[in-house]
Amino acid sequence: METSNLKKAGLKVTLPRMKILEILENSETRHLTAEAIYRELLDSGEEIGLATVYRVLTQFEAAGLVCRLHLEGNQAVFELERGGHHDHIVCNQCGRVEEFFDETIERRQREVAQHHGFAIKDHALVLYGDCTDNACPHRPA
Amino acid sequence: METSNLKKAGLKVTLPRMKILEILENSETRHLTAEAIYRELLDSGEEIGLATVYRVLTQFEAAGLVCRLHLEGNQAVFELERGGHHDHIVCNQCGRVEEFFDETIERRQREVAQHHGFAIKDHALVLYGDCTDNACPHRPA
DNA sequence: GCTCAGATGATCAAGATTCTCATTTCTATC
DNA sequence: GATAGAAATGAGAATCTTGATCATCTGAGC
Ligand SMILES: [Mn+2]
Ligand SMILES: [Mn+2]
Ligand SMILES: [Zn+2]
Ligand SMILES: [Zn+2]
Repeated sequence: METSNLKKAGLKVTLPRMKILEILENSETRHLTAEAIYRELLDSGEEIGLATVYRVLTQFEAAGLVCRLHLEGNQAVFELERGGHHDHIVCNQCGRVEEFFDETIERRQREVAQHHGFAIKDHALVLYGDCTDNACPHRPA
Repeated sequence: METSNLKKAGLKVTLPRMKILEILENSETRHLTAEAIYRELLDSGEEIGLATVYRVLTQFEAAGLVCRLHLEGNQAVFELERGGHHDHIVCNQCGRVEEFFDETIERRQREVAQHHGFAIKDHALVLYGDCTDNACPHRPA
């Protein structure tokens, strides 16, 4: 089971950490806010504090288990690190998040950075638009 | 002078708005936080409240006079709208911000979005790296 | 100069995230 | 399996950024 991931990351195997990892692995939504994870914990009867959720997520991020994204909105979202880098498209109407990877964009980013004398380490790219999905109602809030 | 910009935007010409616009136009740093603008106002002896700075910047943004960016950090930064869209490279060490525009990246973004069934409206792209500028000390805080 | 819609400033408030610290839980050891 | 020490947790306070309230002030038109 997944406790090996925790041990590998040098993190003590505790109940909150296991539960949070479980939610990240099994939730139908790949991109979750800390509060969404917290609510799922409450719903499944776990007595885990919100501060712990934030703390654990930050540790998971430092350990490379999850990555943190800022997708226009005040809350950060977290997703399990699954090896490959990717960027995101967000629907302005329904909030749906799609993932993509485009080698041309990645290469041009490296070239642009080099051209400006930067050793590029990371980047954040988010596209915003309206998804033409037939199941896209306007976002409630 | 610049009061015409305010009038054009349908905003009453007031002292705080003029001073803030002036700072955005004349500051050596193109990308300023609300607090940085507030401090410049204080330094030049103006008695303008921080709430007004935030309010005015939000109005300027709505009027298309400035745009608001989130460049890794808790504070948003604002810059004068000068017509052309561009993206940013930020130095992890000294915080220097460079601007760039790459038509290939722009085009691929449109293509990727279309491919995923999105009508793209906007995007946020920030590259992070170490600038090899000889005048780049490690950032103090 | 006068009027009043609109703008300002002081303060309070909200939302997200982190910090503090007493208490609890792992892990290692016996 | 019991025990001790280190690390983790939970409750709540604290912080930081930004927006809201509301009484007061100011600018544009007359
Ligand atoms: Mn993703
Ligand atoms: Mn810029
Ligand atoms: Zn949608
Ligand atoms: Zn630098």
